Amino acid sequence: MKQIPKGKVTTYKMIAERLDTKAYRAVGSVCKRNPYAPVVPCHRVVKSNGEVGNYSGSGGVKKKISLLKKEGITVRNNKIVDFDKKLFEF
DNA sequence: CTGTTGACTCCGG
DNA sequence: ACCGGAGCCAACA
Repeated sequence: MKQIPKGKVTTYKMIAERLDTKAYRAVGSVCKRNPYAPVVPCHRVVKSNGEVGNYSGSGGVKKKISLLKKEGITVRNNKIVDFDKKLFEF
């Protein structure tokens, strides 16, 4: 996740595949309770269908969206605009 | 050690 | 578009 550049996002699916596993859930699960909270941009990780997904920070999903927007990503209805273009490929 | 639970995804109805 | 079930793995009680 640390390689995700500002203004881009990735999906739980990709991360799982990159890890050579199908534990998509575990990825999000670990992210949620990740001890690297400040050093890892978990808010740049979204669902594979382009939805923002969830967030456990203060403000919840709303906060996540504002963070993404602040980094140049447009979100509408919990969906990433131009998802395919903002998507970061490993 | 044995359940649950959950920032997920895929497939069928 | 919406719902249910299966698959997978880590954290937690």
